[in-house]
Amino acid sequence: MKAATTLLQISKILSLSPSTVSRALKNHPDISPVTRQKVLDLAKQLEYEPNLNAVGLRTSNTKEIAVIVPNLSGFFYGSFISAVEEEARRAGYSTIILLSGDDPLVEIENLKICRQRRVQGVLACLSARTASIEAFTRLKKVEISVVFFDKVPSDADEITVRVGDEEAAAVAADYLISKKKKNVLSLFADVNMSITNRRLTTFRQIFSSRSLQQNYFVEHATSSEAAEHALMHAWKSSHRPDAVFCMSDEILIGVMKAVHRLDIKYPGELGIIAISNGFFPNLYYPEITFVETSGYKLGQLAFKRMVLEFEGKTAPRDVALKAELIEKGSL
Amino acid sequence: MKAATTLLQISKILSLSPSTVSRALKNHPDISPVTRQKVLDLAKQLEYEPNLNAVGLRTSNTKEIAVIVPNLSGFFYGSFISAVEEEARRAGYSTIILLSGDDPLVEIENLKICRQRRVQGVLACLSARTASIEAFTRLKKVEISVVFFDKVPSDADEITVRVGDEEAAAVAADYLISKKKKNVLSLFADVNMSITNRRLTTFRQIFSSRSLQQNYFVEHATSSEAAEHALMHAWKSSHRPDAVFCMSDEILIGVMKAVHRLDIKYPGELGIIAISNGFFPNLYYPEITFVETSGYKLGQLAFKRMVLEFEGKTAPRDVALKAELIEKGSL
DNA sequence: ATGAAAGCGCTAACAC
DNA sequence: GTGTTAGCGCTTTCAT
Repeated sequence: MKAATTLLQISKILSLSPSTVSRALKNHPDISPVTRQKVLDLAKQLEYEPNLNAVGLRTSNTKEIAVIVPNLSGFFYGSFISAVEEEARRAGYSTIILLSGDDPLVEIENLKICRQRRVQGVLACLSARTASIEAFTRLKKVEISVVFFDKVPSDADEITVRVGDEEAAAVAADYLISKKKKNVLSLFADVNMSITNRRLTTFRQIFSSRSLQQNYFVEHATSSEAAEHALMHAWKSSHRPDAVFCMSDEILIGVMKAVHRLDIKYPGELGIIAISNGFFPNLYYPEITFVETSGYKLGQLAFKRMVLEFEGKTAPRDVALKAELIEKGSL
Repeated sequence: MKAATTLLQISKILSLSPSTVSRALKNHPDISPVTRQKVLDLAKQLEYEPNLNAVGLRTSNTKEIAVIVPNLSGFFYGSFISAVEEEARRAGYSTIILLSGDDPLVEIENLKICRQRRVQGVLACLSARTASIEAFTRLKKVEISVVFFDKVPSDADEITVRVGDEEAAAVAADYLISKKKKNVLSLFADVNMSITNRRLTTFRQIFSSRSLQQNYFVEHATSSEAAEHALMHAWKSSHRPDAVFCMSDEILIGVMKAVHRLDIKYPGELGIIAISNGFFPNLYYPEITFVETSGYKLGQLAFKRMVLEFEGKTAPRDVALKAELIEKGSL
């Protein structure tokens, strides 16, 4: 139970100065091969690992980034984080993960932690109930870069990386039209979220511009249960839909429960399409046709965008991941 | 774009010494209320946040822990991490997350990062291909506590926290027997995993000790697809099962696909029970009866166990989470 | 009740 | 090619 080896210890054993050891360890060209080797050997033998707290303090280069997500109870954020962690590790960064629980107060607390740790960047997905992003923007004052992802603020000044909401909604709407659906139950999430609005707006545009006789009716479901009931209600109404569009996995899950509950046959009686990360559509039989919005790809994109910011390079402030239709036969 | 406020800056502005400011900030009793208030006010105004790199360096108390998991592509680890992060934050710790991708080499690299960050503890789930835990045990030499969870080493000396596999299997078997099932298709994962063996052994014991006339037949499915086909095959055979037991979520998912594919009515034609984290059983209608092995609860347990270790308190080296039957009506 | 001083482990001018 | 030195921001004796 002793503390870890330090640079000073190595330097003393070898009768060298700390600076020489430091340089040897990072292959500085000034150091003679023979000295370098001696240092490297001893370092390995003593299991020397640099104290990143000291390095971070000295260089203000902590090589740490933080990811703030609302939760981990879906596949989207998990795959996002996987991608970030992978890319980050490759680039020598550690990833600290912070959950907001969709609580703006916890979000603020998380940002405090980011300051305290002197992380170099924050990848943030806004909580559903965040009213102001002021606490985020203030981070820039202390040289912490902020890249928003997925649930991004509408503020055009911010760096954002998100799935191509407009495109995804357009692809789905196009497909519904091409399949000649006449009466599409269109389930969207909370109307106050910008992601909902972007998807909804485009969805409406496509329908009104491309189709004259095809109908859709929009409902907002803020939970799986709400989506489940929305479909059950519509199914029993006089205006039974011939297709359902699900804006998210959460909504798809509710819809599928209703489908099984009412024993609805799809695609026969009802066509189903969703915007999804791709995991849940694969859970059902038949599998569900969906427009893919990959959390993994988004994570890669987000980290790379953040690094560009670190390097001070100019890059687009708003990046959207392109959407892809995956046909599975449910519509 | 200036650096963050430091303690020294505050001390200069108020013409106080750094030590006084430091004490005021942490409510040291020696400090006069008047001074304390002045410091607190200015700190708030300047958005002062202590530099945890400096604190960690000074006190060797980094208040950081690491969690190593194979992946985030299921709900189990996600909920485990959620619990850990919550508990950790409450206790003033940050959680850095490290993915091994089931690769022992990456695992080693992750442990190096733990050393470099001088984390105080590591919560580790072994990768499926880890042959030796030596690199883990060596961490203790530098005062880093290690608590294994879920996939734990068989070494009895290690601190482990896991779900009660034996109990979970027993509860499921008991329930199947009490429901008078005569022909139970029992689906287990890879026979080489210790988790599979613990569950299978107990399952067999319960059936042979408690029931004389009730039958079960075991099959091993190493993927969702394999489970799907196992049920389809059994269903069409001359020995059609009247119940199916799923050892894991992965297997349950495959089973449910087969159920929908063959349009099997449950619980009428087939009873279904699973050992699960609790998310997937809730996805279907009717919902699936399961024996709960909560990743969330396990996370809470693991963190608390680690804190006990930090405090040098004695506690059991091997903790198993108790299993609970959640009846949903699918059997 | 407050201050002075040392030092945690490392890096980076600047010397030689 | 190697050493000296100062200092990153903080805590913590030990004085006063």
